[in-house]
Amino acid sequence: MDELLHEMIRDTIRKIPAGRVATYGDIADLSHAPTAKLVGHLLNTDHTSLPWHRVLRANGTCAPHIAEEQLRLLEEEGVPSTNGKINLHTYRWEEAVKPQEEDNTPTLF
DNA sequence: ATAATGACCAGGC
DNA sequence: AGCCTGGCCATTA
Repeated sequence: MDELLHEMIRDTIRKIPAGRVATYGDIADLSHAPTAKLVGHLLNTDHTSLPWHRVLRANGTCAPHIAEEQLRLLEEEGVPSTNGKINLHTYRWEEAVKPQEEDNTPTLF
């Protein structure tokens, strides 16, 4: 397996600041990973020394089996949740959203 | 090699 | 709002 890729993913997750969250897709994109699923798989196999609780699903919810623990840890960091959902619009890691969306097309009609 | 599963995502109904 | 389907990649049987 690609240990290098694993390291990049883990490094990206480590960069998530406290009080913020990121989605699996964001991590996949920032860490140059092919898909979000690989990120989840990595966390499933090896989540040691990682702020795994700052990684959420795209809709702002967390994985079912860890939800309780995750919500508790996030709340301790200052990230409240309503009905098991986090407000990504407010707490999403800024760096994860930054990617350059190509400017408005100059070839506009 | 195929099939199934998983801490996923987006679209359709 | 919920539920289903297909796509995605890696691992396992």
